[in-house]
Amino acid sequence: MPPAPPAETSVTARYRKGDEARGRILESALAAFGADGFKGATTRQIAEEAGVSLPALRYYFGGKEGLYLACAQEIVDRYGQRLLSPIAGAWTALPPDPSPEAARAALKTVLGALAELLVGTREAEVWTGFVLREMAEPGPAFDILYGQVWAPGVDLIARLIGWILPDRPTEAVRIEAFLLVSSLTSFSIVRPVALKYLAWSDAGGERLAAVRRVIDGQVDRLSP
Amino acid sequence: MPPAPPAETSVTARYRKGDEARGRILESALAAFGADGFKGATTRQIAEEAGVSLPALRYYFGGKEGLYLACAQEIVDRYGQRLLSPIAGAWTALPPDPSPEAARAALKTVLGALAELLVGTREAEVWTGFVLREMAEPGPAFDILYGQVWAPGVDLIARLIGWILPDRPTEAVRIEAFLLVSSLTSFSIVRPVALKYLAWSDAGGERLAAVRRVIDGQVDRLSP
DNA sequence: CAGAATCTGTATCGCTTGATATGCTTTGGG
DNA sequence: CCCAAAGCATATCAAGCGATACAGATTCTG
Repeated sequence: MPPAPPAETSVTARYRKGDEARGRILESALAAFGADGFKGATTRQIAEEAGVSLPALRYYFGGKEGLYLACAQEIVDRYGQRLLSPIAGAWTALPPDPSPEAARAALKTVLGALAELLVGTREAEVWTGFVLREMAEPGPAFDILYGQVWAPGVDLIARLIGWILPDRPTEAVRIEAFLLVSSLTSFSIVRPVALKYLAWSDAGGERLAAVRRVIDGQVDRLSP
Repeated sequence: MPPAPPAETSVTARYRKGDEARGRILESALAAFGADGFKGATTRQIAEEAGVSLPALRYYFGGKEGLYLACAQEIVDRYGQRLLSPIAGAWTALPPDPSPEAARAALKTVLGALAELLVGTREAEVWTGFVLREMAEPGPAFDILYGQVWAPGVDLIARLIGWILPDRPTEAVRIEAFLLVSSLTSFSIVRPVALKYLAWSDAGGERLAAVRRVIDGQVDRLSP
C-alpha cells in the first residue's frame, strides 16, 4: 500500500514544498491531458515537465486516473468559477422577472465575458481540450464537468434567452443557447483553424472586438 | 524493405480479397483514430476489429502513420464529397450575382443538409472526431483536411452570407460563417452532451426538425 | 496446371508505458 | 536537538506498444 496519500486539502497548512510540487504536477497534467487525452498523455512527460520524479505522481494522486480526476476537479474549481462568475454576476444584477431589454443587455455582458475568455486569450485552451474530450466521449470525469461547468453555463444563458423570447418554446430556446455557446467554444478548441481561416495572427484586441460585434448583433436580432 | 506496398489504386482490378481487407482496416482505423486520436488508438485494436492480423496494416499502409494519412484521404474522398455536394448543388443552381432572397434560400438548403448529416444521423460522428483533433492540434493531415473539407465548406457558406448581407464587412461575414458551421458540428462532436442537455434519446425526426427551425430562424434574421 | 504475384499468420524484437519496492533526504513539532 | 512524518529519487517490473522477419496460404495469369 502506498504511504497513505495526503488528504484532499491541507488541514493544518502542512508542508509547503509538497503543495507546490502538487500544484506543478496538476498544471502540467492539465496541459498534457488537454492536448493528448487520457491515453495519449504519459505520466513520465507530466512528471518531467513538472520537474518531479515519476513516483511523485502516485504519491500525490494515487496514479494516472486519480491525477486525471484531480484535473477535472481543478477545472471546476478554477476555471469553472472564472467562467460562471460573470454569468452569476449578470444574473443577480437582474430584477426578478426582467424585461426583454434588461435580459438582452445581461446576455450581451455574459457572452462578452465568455468571448473574452474563449476567444481573446489562450488561457482557456488548456482546459477546453480537456472538457471537450470528456464531453465527446464520456469518461470518469463526465458527470462532474457536465454538471458543474457545462450545464450551469448553458442553462443560465438559456434562461436569459427565454426572457428575451418569452413566447419561444423552451426546447427552441435551449437549442439556441446550445448553439450559441458551442460556436464560441470553437474559437478556443479549433483556434488554429479560426486563425488561419480569418487570416489572423492572434485573436486579441480589435479581432476580439469584431467577434463580440457579431455576437452582439446575433443577440440584437433575437426576436420572435 | 516491405514487399512493395500495393499502388494507390488497383490498376487492373487486382485481387478482390485484398481490397476488401484494405477497406475493413480503413473502416476500423477511422473509428479508432476518431475516438482515441493518433496516439491513443492502437494498431492491434484496429487489426482485431478489422478481422486481420497485425502485419496486414503494414502491408497495406506501410505503418501506423500511413494508415492515419489514408484515413484523412478517405474522409476527403467519401464524406467530404457527401458534405460538399449539397453545397455545390445549391451553388450552381444560383444565378450569377444572386439576390439576397435567393442566397437566403440557398443558405437554408445548405445548412439543412449539413444539419441532417451532423445532427440527424450518427454517420458523421466517426470522422468529425478525426477532423476535430487534427484541426485543434495540427498534425500531418491538417493541410489536406483543412484545405479540402473545412475551408471550402465554410467559404461557400460565407459567400452566401455575403450575398445576403452585401454591406457587411468581409471579416464579419466570415466570422458569422465560422460560428454557424462550428455550432452545427458541435451536435456531432459533443453529441452526448447535446442529447443529455436537451433530454433527447436521439436527434432524428422531430428533433432534427426543431434544430433546423432554429437555424432557419437565424438565417431569416440575417439582416443589416 | 505451373509459377509468379499477392496476401496472411506466427513469433519475436526493441522500446515505452504505468506502477511500485526500497531507501535516502528534508521538514517541522516537541 | 531529535525523531516521526512527509517528500523524493533510483531502479526495476510486467504489460502493451509498433514494427518486422519469415514461412505458409491464397489468388490470378498464361
